[in-house]
Amino acid sequence: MSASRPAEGSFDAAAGRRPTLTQVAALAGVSLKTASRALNDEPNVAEATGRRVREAADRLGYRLNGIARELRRGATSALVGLISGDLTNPFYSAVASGIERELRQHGLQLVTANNDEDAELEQSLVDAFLQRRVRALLVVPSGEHHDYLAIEGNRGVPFVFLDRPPDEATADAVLIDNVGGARAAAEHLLAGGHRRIALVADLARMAPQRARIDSFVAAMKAAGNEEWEPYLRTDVHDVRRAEETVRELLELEPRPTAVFTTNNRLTTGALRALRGHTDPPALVGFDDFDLADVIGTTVVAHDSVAMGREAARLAHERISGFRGPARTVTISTTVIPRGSGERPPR
Amino acid sequence: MSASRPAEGSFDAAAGRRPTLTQVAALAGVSLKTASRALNDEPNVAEATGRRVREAADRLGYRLNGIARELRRGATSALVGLISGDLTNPFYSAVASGIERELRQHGLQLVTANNDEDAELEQSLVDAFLQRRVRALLVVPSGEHHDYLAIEGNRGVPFVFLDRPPDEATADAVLIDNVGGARAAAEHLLAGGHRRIALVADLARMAPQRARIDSFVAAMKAAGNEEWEPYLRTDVHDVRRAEETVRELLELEPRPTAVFTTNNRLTTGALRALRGHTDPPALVGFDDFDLADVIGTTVVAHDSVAMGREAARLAHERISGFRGPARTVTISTTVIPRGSGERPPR
DNA sequence: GGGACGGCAGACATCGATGTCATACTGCTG
DNA sequence: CAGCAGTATGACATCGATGTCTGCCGTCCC
Repeated sequence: MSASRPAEGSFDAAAGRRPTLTQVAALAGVSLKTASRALNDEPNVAEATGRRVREAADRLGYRLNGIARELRRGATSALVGLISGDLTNPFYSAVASGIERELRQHGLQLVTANNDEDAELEQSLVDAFLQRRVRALLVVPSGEHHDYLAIEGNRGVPFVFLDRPPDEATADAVLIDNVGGARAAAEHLLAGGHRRIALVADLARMAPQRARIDSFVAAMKAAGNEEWEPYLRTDVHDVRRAEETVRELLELEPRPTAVFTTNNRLTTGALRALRGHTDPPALVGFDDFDLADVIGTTVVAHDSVAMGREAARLAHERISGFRGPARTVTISTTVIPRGSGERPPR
Repeated sequence: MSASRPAEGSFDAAAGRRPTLTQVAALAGVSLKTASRALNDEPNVAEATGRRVREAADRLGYRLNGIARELRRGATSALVGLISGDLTNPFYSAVASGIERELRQHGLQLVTANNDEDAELEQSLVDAFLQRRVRALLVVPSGEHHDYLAIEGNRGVPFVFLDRPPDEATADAVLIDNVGGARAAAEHLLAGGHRRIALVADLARMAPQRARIDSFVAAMKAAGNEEWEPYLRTDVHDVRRAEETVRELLELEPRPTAVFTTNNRLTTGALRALRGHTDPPALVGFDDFDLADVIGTTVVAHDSVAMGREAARLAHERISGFRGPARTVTISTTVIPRGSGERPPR
């Protein structure tokens, strides 16, 4: 349309203020309600009237005010909130991507927020989202406790927990098979003949980490192995600390012959530490990652996109009226051997 | 609080319906307006009254209806929309993360949507966001043309383009120094003595790719090199095609001695193709990526988080009333030598 | 003692849409 | 031609909050 001049003076709509349906109606010479009917394709609008209204709307650049509509229609938006850690962590972004795709199927829109792994911030984000009247809230909780969340669930806004279970089984959850995954990793290394196996884990107070650690330990016990005990390192929370930790482990005497890292960050750190090492220990990492195939890193893989998808599915079922008891979906894991985990002990 | 029984019968609020301020006011025995004042910490509320209102709100589990508030306060939300490609691409998730952090400083909330690299879907997402009355829209456009977007900019909702410039200079934009980056890569390889340099590029119709290709070509011309010409491959759009393309290049006679890939996806493909190769060509990739240091891949790096941050900053300035002409921020690039780009020709 | 003023509270309009109900008009039927 | 069904339209209330305006009371001061 009118390409020559910027839209500036084209219409006398007050600057920066969007036209309302009332203005459209006035321009078309019909009542507010008729304009509404016309634009919503409701029945009983004369064809000529409809055309006039649409033209007027076009001319004014009218855009429906979704906020007003939502208020009238029941004060509930088409938004679904996700509260998680930083999206630069591929685990979270994969989850978000899975959620987003599934929600779109149902005409819902994802709103994301980063809790910075801080429980207090998380709580205020939950509050902000509830004020916005999101239809559901998906949370990868940061802290240990989140009772405060469950209460809301009973008040009408469905909650879905990802990766970490709710304190009481009062909300839907999608979890990774941490126990199975860690056991598989442990057994994989044991089967390769390793005994002195180092475990590098993140904050032990987080449920998934706890589960991976415990399951690893249980597998060692079951195999009658005690030689791993000097090599347990937990509460390693970032890439740099992981790198340092692995370096330190490799200077012990006797040296561990294998390392199991319990999430993608720690695996990255371990890879840095092992880089250029002439005689690296075996390595298995929890979480698959991009280019693991190129580097040749053996991992305990799981489908994080599917995780997001399942969470969105559960939420959508609740939104659609499902009232049954809380459900838990478990995402399975697989060990993918790529070389690093198959190096023999020495 | 009351831990024993689920919240079910605690209050007689109709199931699933959240209490309104009117109900709070009734329970506290004050008028609607007084309740509003009390909960908003407005002056001129007797202390006892305030306490009664807050208690009532607590008891009912009252939560402000943000939709209604937004309608009343000016029909504009605290949301900022981002439309980009799939968040599993680390470039997009880094950008999103930068945006999110910056917005939070200003009390704004990010809403993301994936355009699936499809122009039509993108347009309808823009529409949906505008209906939701977002305060600003940040877009990594998918298609070639996006005139339709600029129009809106003049109507009050600020647009910021990321990575790809608007057709006409009518909106703010944050771009990468594609020309400088590609030239630096080209010169780096030329300086290493390479002449038969392959270029593997994504869809040439996209502006950033176009710029990288052209700049590479210009650098070759400037160096009086023509030997690269048989090795130009464009419109390689996914990882697998990139892998195949590089494999094919390596079977040519004479073989190229170096490869320049123009984005992270293509670099991934190239790395797959080169994996296990006994005598790999030199490789430089546009976009830094996780573990590039471990693999030893030389890249043209840029700060994508900063890119998001800048975009959010520009948007926020517009939201705050800045009315000046469209601005463009350019994100600089650096070549980071890590080995792969320093392999000599042979 | 009267007026000014500040603190507190409520009535009412309002934001921009949609739902309900009433009304005017048309054309058809018996 | 009365009666009635069906279409097209509009007036008005409504969603849940906030802004404006008004009124009441007590206190302070001259």
